[in-house]
Formats: sequence, structure tokens, C-alpha cells
Amino acid sequence: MNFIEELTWRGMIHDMMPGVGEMLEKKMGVGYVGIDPTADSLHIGHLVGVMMLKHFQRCGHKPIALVGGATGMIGDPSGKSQERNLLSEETLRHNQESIKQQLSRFLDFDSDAPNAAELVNNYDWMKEISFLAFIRDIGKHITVNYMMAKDSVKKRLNSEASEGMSFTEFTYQLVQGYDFLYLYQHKNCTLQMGGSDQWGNITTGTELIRRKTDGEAFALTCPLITKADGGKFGKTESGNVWLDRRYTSPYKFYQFWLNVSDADAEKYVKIFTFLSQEEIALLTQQQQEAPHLRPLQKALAREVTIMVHSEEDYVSAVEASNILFGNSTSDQLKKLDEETLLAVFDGVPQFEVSHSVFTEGIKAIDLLVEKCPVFPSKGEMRKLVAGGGIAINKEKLMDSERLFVTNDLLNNQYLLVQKGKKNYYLLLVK
RNA sequence: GGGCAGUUACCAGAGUGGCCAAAUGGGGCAGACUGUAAAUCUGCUGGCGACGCCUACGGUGGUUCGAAUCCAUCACUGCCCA
Repeated sequence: MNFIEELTWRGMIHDMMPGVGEMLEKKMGVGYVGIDPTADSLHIGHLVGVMMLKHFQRCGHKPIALVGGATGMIGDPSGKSQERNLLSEETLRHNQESIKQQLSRFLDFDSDAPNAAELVNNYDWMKEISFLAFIRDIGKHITVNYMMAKDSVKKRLNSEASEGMSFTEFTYQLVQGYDFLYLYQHKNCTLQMGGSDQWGNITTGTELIRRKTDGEAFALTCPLITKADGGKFGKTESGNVWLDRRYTSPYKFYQFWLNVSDADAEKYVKIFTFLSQEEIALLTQQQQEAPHLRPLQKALAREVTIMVHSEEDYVSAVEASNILFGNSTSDQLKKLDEETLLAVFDGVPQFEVSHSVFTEGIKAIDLLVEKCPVFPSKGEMRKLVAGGGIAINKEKLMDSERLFVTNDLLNNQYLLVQKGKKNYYLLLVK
């Protein structure tokens, strides 16, 4: 199965320029995806682009990951109704380094194969260019009329936008277009991929290549990942879902995928895993027969957690989930030995508190708001207690004034706080 | 430089002298039902020692018994003209 066929059945093609398939049939293609280094870790929103590159490489083509050190300094106006904050060069440098390391987990950069992946940073070639040279050699080839016709620009220019658009952001598409031109000339790269919001920026690149070198280059975009209920993909109550375990623990990561709704599960399995068409068809069928077992979500969570983290992380995430979401009771919880307990709660937010406060007893509300900031305010906690939303050691807390003493601790040193069904906090008593 | 419009809670957005911790919608959190899903229904959504107090409607100063609301001034944003 070739690259285009593969992406097509996975539902990963939103739009592409005619001729991409033919071009890739003839020879080994070189294609790239750009990544903005806005943080020092990728999040799952970036994963789609990474998956495209992986498929690209698997099909024998050469993927290039472009870290946007230069473009990151400008900020892409696509999909943004507001002007971006600029990042400092220092921050960007740091972010680029971290991102490089993450990417090397997914793509093969080191082999001697002709299609080994490559990592480039557009800052490396942009930094040398003078403004004058840029507007003379590049700007001359693209008209403002052309640039204004782009959706991303039009949206910001109509008077309903709450903010204007700076020249800096307006220039963005040209800078990105130049990246493509540069890669076309220096790396023989003839394909740029990205999310569907990138279509405008990418075609500015192909246009530039055509006008300046009379060459041919292509654009291919994948659909923006959405959720069936219209919410933003990749966000949880605590923000982005990151690939870096320092920001999103493997447990949380696993839980994110497990919690995907039925309506989205099949779509995500196709995009974020390498499971075959047959395997997915089977899972989908099982899902229909026994939806409560959630075979699709489980497979999705397994594959992605293993890919991003590791087999061991996956196993412990499952174990933790079974204990937290199984029907375990307070008694069962007390029987757990310390090692298991800690393993289970690895990745759950933890708080430390001194042992002495329990010797005389402490009110739940003082403990969880003042001694350790599990809840942001007392009012908040009272409301949750009144609504039956808090459990301690798997027992519902009925009264926020209830006293807690040494006897309530698990293994004499832990206290498990639960907010709602899915949020756990562990108090370490020292 | 000139003219106009604007700045209210997480977001959008009403309120134009006391009835305002501020309508409504969205989002978020929690509860019920479930399958850790969706849909639906309910409650909450500034803080606290809580029938009260404190802090808050861009900043500052003023008018007034009383200001998100009126005046002055500054800052910021958008649109138009030069």
C-alpha cells in the first residue's frame, strides 16, 4: 500500500494538490512538516503531523521535520483571532532542543538508509538573510493581492475581528513559503504536509517555488482533529496533553485516550495507531457488539501510550486504572502494600504533609485547603462536599468539618483524596 | 496628528446613579443515570471566621449620602481620515 492509499483509508487526507501520488510513485519523495517550538514539549496536537511523517518514512520516502525557530518568532496567524505573543530567542532555542529529542523517538534519524529522517531548523537559514535581500528576492515574486486572498488573512482583516493584524503576522506566510523554497532547492523537497489550517501557507510556498524556479512542489493536508461534541481536541481540565511525562504523566496520558468518546474512537485509532485495516475493522465490530467493554478505546490507549512512552508505562497505567476505577473499596485499599500503592499513584498529584497534624486530628477542610492545597478555596471544597463530590480513601466525605486522625491513614502514611470520579490526589504523610 | 467606537467574571456579552458579586449564553466543576462514553436532567461557577463582611466592572483622581453607571485624565484596542 502506498503512502496516499494508506493515508486515505485512515481518513488523514483533507486536501492535496493533483499529482502528489504520481510524484511519489516515480521516485523516493522528500516531504516535510513544520513544527512551532512554542513549548519545550510536543503535545498530542502535534502527533498528527508526526504520524504523517512516520507513514511517509514507512512507505520509503524521506521525511523532514522542520522546527520553526524562525517562524516561531513570528507566530502563525492561521486559526488565531488574536495576535500572538512573541517568544524570546533563548526560549526558542531551548524548546527546539527538547523537541528534537522527542521527535527522535518517532522517526528514524540515524540509519544509513537513503530515506533516513532529517531534522532542520529554519532559523539556521533565516538568520543570515537580510530584510533587504528577502523583500528583493522573495517578496518580488508574490503579490500582496495573492497574500490577501488567503483565508487566514481575510479573517483577520474583516472589521469584525477584535484585533488587527500586524505586518509581522501578515509576513508569516511568505516566511513559511521561503522555508519550502529553501528545502526544495537544498534538500530536493517537493511536498509539504500539515493540518488543513496550513493549506494557505503551504500553497504560498508552492506558488513561490513555481514562480521563482519554475519547479513543481505539492501540498497535502490532513483534517483538523475534532471531537464529536465540538470541543477542542487534546485538551483536558488540566490543559494540553503533552508527550513529555514531566507535564502529562503516562497514567494521565493513558487515561486521556481511554476516555475518548465512542463517536471519536474509530477515527482516532486510524490516525494515531499503526493498527491495520483488518485489526481496526475487528475492533469496530467488537465495539458495536459490546460497547461497554470499549475495545476501541482500550486499543487506542494501549498503542499510543506504548508508542509515546513505553510498554512498562502502559502496564502500570492499566494497573493503576484498575485499582482506581475498579470497584475497590476502602477495605481493599487498606490491604494494598506500600509498593503497589506508590506504583499505582505514580503520576497522580501528590502532596506532602507533616505527620504531627494527625496526632491531634485535623478537620478535613483545614487539611485539604490550608495544609495542602488540594482545593483552591474553602468555598470550593464545601460545595463539592455538599454535592457528594469528594471521597477520602474511597469513602464519601459527608462533612467537611470531619476530623482526621492517624487511624484514617493508609499504611499509616497515605491518604487518598478523590474529587469526582476521575481525579485523585495522594497525600504523603511524613 | 484628527475623528469615531470601545475596555465588565474563564470567554462572549447585557447592565448607563441605589433593587449589582453584576442578566443571558458558552465553557468548566460536581451530582443523578451509565460503560471512566454520548445524550438528558439538577446544582455550583470572586474570597472569607458566611442571614454578614471584604475584594472586584482598564488605571488614577473627582462629583455624590451612594458610582460598573456621571465628570476629568492617563493607558490600551479597533475602525476611518491625514
